[in-house]
Amino acid sequence: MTATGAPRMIQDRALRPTAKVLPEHIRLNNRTLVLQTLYRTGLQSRADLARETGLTRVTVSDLISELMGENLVIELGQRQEPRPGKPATLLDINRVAFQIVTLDLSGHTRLRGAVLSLDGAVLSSSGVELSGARGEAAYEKVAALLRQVIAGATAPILGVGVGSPGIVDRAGVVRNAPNLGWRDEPLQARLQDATGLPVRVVNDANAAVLAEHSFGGADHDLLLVKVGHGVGAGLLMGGRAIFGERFAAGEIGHVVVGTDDGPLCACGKSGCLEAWLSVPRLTSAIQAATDTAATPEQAELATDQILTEAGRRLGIILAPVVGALNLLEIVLSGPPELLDGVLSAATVETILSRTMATETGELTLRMTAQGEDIVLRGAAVMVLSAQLGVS
Amino acid sequence: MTATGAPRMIQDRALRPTAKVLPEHIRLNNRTLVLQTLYRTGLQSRADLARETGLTRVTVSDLISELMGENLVIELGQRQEPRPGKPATLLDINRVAFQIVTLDLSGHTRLRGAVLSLDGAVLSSSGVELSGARGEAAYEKVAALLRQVIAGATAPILGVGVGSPGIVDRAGVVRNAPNLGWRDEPLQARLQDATGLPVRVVNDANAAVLAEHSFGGADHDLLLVKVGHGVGAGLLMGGRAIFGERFAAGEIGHVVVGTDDGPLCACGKSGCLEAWLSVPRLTSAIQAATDTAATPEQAELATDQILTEAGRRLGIILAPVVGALNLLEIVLSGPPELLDGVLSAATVETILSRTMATETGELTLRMTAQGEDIVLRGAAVMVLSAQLGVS
DNA sequence: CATGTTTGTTAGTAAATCTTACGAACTAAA
DNA sequence: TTTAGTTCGTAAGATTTACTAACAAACATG
Repeated sequence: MTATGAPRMIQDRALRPTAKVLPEHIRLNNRTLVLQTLYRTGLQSRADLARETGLTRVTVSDLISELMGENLVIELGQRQEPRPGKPATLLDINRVAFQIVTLDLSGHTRLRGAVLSLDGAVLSSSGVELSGARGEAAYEKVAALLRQVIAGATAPILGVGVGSPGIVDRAGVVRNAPNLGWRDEPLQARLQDATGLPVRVVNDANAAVLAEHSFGGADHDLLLVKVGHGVGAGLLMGGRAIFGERFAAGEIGHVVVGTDDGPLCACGKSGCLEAWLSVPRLTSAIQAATDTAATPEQAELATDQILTEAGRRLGIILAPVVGALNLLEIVLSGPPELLDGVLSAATVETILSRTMATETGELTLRMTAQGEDIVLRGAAVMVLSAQLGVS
Repeated sequence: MTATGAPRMIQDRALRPTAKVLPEHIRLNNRTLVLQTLYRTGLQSRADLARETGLTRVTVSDLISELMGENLVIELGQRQEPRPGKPATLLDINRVAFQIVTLDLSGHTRLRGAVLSLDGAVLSSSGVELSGARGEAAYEKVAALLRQVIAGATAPILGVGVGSPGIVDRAGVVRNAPNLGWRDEPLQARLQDATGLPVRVVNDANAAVLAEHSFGGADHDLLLVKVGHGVGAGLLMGGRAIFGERFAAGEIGHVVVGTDDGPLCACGKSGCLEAWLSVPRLTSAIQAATDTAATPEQAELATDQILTEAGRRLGIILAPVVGALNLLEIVLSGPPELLDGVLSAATVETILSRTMATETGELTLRMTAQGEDIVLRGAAVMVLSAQLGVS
């Protein structure tokens, strides 16, 4: 028996709807679509936007006039290229009308803050020493830094983004951040009350991976490994950040590497990734090797050995993840003098040799081009995404 | 400077829109929402659906009359409970009006097919020996089996779902399936042309994880490890299947375990997961140990050692994945006499001892309750999802 | 038996897009 | 110089969708 009167095929967009949709939601979607298109390509006419989005010129004009009313979009005169027909009026996001304030709390000893343009460029930055402050004292340091950065803004502030170490839930509550002495600290809500601005708090590695995606031109599926005082990762699948069932996705620092033990870790286990790869561990190991080396050549050799082994250990941890997720792009963030060389070479080689070459042959591993501002810029992506739906 | 005239907050639904939305898309979304609600809870009145979905009774009535016109929903008389007010007319998905045809091509020597109800119950099943057929001959076996199963259906067929081993892309092209001798085989398109029915082809492990999610009551984030002639995995994050950049997500069979080598694998590497854990490897190792054992007690001890070590190896591979994704739920599918015992116990223990207990303390690992029909039922989920937006 | 409650439907309204049509402004060819 | 063709942005009306308001039907309860 074959199908008779079978129901129509449902399109992808309708898969697993979670809520009802009303006409006004259409407007929001299409408004954001236009804004997003304009944000990424810039300098387009209404007709260009209509062609690119599939909406009609009428609808685009209507949406643009709404966006111009909010000072989010501005006209920039007529296109100069000689073409037949009425010349187009060029539009762009009003990139100087708003600024974004962001904080990076992931430094072990220093908190950073910055004012960024809508493009993610750092306009000004400042910082404050943590000086061992913990708990409420640490919160006060953060709040004071935020007030200071906000005072330095020279345009209306679109919102505040904060990248915090530790485990941060969707509501911006820092569930656990040992370095800052926070447990269940409702940072987002407190800062929002304190400033009256929209605030978004996310994990630092998650912020970093968003920055790499939006500003680094990374692909849809991306793993970013952030090496600092600890080791953490941010994961993007299909263009969306993965948070995990308990918001602890990317916490690979205390996963044990290999089957041959390894250095004792502060957490009590032996052979944790962090015990191999953290910046303090690497620097002290290199220092020790250099001190005991008879010649500079010996010192360099020993350093290379230490870094190669650390890279290999990272590769051992990442291989199952790369295989299970079919990842093709891994980005490292951290001190380039440690990571960018034999270490990352050893990591790639290890991953390739431990996974199926046919699937991972195109694997790329590289340093981030975002430098030390990666968390600040990622926090800005969160604000852009939350306030404008753009990124 | 504080925000003045800052744009409104964008809701979650508007994040990263990828396409324009029109009024008719609203209809599709809400229609699917109603159908989904009815599918999952069953036996509700129009007023119940209105309360649950948030839509008005008017809108629900309109959608229901459309769905009844397609024979997807039927009225089942009035509710009997004595309540004030006009008695409600109970509705349900018309669960006998359509059937789903599915195939499971993942058996090493045998292809299976079945007719399923919309609830995922297997109504009838059949199979055919592969007999070493490869390439076009294998396709012919599949097509013949499909014709046979279709002929056995007793109601209009909603669609055809196929779970295939190997790497399957989004268009249902089997990119690579060594056992069947397929490379870039456009199975979905060919079967669709041959039958005139909507066909969905997916990887077997991905089908399995969908079955576990829809029928096994599993959570949003779920890893299913399928142990058979090979070892593969299916991954669900946020209720959505993860396919990977090259559609090879879950291919963990040839990831190397540990840092102490291990058995030589058919792929040329040493210590692949499959070389530890595949069913042929385990059965032959157990057989050999039993043959050489002096007493039954010795044989059992040796068997337990083999299974424990296999479980430990699985845990070593999964620990980084569990840590990176913050997974709390792992399901095993395969021969229970091998997997359900010391093996899975060793896997859990290994994962817990190699990850941060605070995040993975709630980890559950269990056997699937779907048994051998898991791929058939998962393929049905694909059809339900594609044709009705329901699952 | 009157009252209140719940159900499902009918009629009209609001919001969003679309189609069709038009004037404005430009290039290029006759 | 004039004419034709093109492109841009806007205006008016049609279409789709879901909403609000109102109502009849059917039941329980005091």
